[in-house]
Amino acid sequence: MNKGTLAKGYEPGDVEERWYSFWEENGLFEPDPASDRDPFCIVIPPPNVTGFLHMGHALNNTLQDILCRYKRMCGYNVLWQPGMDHAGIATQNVVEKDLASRGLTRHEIGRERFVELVWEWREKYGGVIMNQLKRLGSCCDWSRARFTMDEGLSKAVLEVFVQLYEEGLIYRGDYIINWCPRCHTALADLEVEHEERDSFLYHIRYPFEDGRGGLVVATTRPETMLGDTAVAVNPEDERYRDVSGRRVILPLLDKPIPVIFDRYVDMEFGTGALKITPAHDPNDFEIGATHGLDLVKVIDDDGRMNELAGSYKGMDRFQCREKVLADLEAAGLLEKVEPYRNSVGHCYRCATMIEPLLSKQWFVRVKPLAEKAVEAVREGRTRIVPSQWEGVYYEWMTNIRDWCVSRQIWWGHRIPAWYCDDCGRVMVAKEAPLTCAECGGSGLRQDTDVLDTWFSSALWPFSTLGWPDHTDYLRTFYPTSVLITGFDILFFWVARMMMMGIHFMGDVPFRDVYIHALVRDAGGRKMSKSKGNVIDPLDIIDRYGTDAFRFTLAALAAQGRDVKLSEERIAGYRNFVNKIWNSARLTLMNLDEQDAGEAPENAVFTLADRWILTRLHNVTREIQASIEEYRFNDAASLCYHFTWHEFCDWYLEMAKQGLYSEDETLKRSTRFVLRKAMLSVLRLIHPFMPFVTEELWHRMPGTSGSIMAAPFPQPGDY
RNA sequence: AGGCACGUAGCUCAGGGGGAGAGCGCUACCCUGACACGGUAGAGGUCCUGGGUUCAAAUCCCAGCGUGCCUACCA
Repeated sequence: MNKGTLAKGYEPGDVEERWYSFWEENGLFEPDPASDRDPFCIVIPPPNVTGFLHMGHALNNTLQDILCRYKRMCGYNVLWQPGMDHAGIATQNVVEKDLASRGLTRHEIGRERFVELVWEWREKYGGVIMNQLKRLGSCCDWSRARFTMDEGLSKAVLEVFVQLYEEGLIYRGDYIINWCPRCHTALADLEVEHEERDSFLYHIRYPFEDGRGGLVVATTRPETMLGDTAVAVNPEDERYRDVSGRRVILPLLDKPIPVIFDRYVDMEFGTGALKITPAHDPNDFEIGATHGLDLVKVIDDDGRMNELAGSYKGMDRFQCREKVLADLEAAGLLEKVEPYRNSVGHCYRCATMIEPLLSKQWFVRVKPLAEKAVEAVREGRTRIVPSQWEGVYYEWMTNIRDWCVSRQIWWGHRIPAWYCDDCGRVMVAKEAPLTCAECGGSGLRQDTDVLDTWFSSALWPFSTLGWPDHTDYLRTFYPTSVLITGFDILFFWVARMMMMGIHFMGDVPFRDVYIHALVRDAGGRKMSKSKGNVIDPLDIIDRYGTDAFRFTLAALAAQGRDVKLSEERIAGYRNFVNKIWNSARLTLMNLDEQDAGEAPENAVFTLADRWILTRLHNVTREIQASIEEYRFNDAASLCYHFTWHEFCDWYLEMAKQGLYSEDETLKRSTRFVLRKAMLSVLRLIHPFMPFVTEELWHRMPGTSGSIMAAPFPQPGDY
């Protein structure tokens, strides 16, 4: 490497590419599993295979990279475990869209061919985001990259599913679930996004069977009345004293249904009479269950009315609503229509309105798992930073409901359950049984559903390290040191990793969880692919360089605050990168190879020399403390202020006296301190700006090897 | 319906019981042998409103107003 004068300004382009290859080729990202140094491990939040690097990834991975580089320089045996998520529904949707552009549907080509196509898609585009992470400078051990659909990780999924089933923590049953008529699958409660909308509350009269008056119910979804099997009132309600044992006629279908009493009914709301649709509403389902009501499912999987809906059969649910209202109006049974605001659930993948409906699904009984996960945080075995998120975590975990894990899609881990054609017996096993365990029949069919994509993600901290095998990596790096993630997946992912990690490994998956804010768009909305409001980080990197971009993210990453990125800010830190470059330029113009050794004999240190070393001592301590406490913005601003306004503005200016002096001893002494300080600055800043510091490190006299392998400065160095 | 944040310079945002800050923008002067992606010197804020605690509050507490987000089975 040339040690010599530098160009006048820093040009990131080729420098970044050159050093990234250098690091990778020299295995600098790989830990030594046999090392006796303290381990430090982070598992990456696996990006979706279909993903492209967005600001959220950029922030998340920059923070992880800062920690990994810092810890490695501090002497830890560092593993940053990378990989990708198969992202069930999201990926299936992408590939389906691609098919649609060729005029095909997945049903036309069949399950087997479709899954093949998804794998082909993965081969073609799956590497994209990994290469984008490399441009960010991420020091992941790419030789260990994992994918949730890998053989090993799939084995872990089977192991977990079967064990949970055997422990009675997984069961199958008929419940009201959230159904997306477009994705054609069940969704977990978490996968439903609620949005407040202007709507209407319709008051509908249900006449008594005996012809004496009627009850008026209020509903926002009149089409579901076709599935009503009762009307409920509160037993305390004075107005409905005399309804006991009577029946009302369900309008439009002319079907008598009972009036029942249930304390669930709120007397204050509407008329105090509630229509009960057990097959299409979760509350009604429970009321129906306690009263032994019939379940009448009138909406099918496509969101259309079925044969039980009488003359409405074949209409889609929205059409049906209009028709039902018109018919009620005509019959004089629509008493009142009032404007009403309520929140309506939508699919988190395609924004289609969710239809709650009765369906047979697989569930994880999470209560017992959640209790231990709560305990772990309460006891401090896992620390959540910033601590404000602890409350949110407890709240969610203590009110948690069973997790619906089956999805009616094709891309994912197939549920390891088989059904006997002859006797109907269900068998759950790691391998396909040949014959029925009950009747010996050989007509066995595997469940056609796959698992929720978050099921495999929940195992990520140990499945990527080799579990269920007892590997060296698992022994060395579990529990991992820290998980860095956005709060948007606190429940989806973090909570579930806690539950699974504790249950299957007997210990928490990570010591610390650092929750960072989200990078939002101008309107404060989440940036997401589906909303199309994403600003491309790669474009920023092309124009300003990775170091400036990373430094900006770190500087803005105040705990618990959203990051609103402005381009002016990035330009400002680009200037800072250039400032560092030029401070090194000045340094190099005044040093030669002779300055690489020990302090000169009879060295004279000026006040400026002693001052800058004292300042370095303090700043080093403060930067270390900031990084250790995940105060990335503080660390970044310490680097910025110290380097620019103390090292450059004052020290370099004052050092010029010594550098240009006729006094050889003074000159050599100054050069010695200047070099020492410069090398410290580079190492302090390296975790934030890996590329420019690596380039400059190699240019300085007396350095060898990568700055990544150089020790991080310690307060005692000065 | 609950919960959590936030309201600081023209803009975007840090900070946080006693000195009001950064980036960009703005004014004036400097291409001084590292850097004009620079230097020096400046202008600019009742730190949302009203109470309270304190020797002292922008900073802590309460209320209000405004904004954003998260969770939620009231039709």
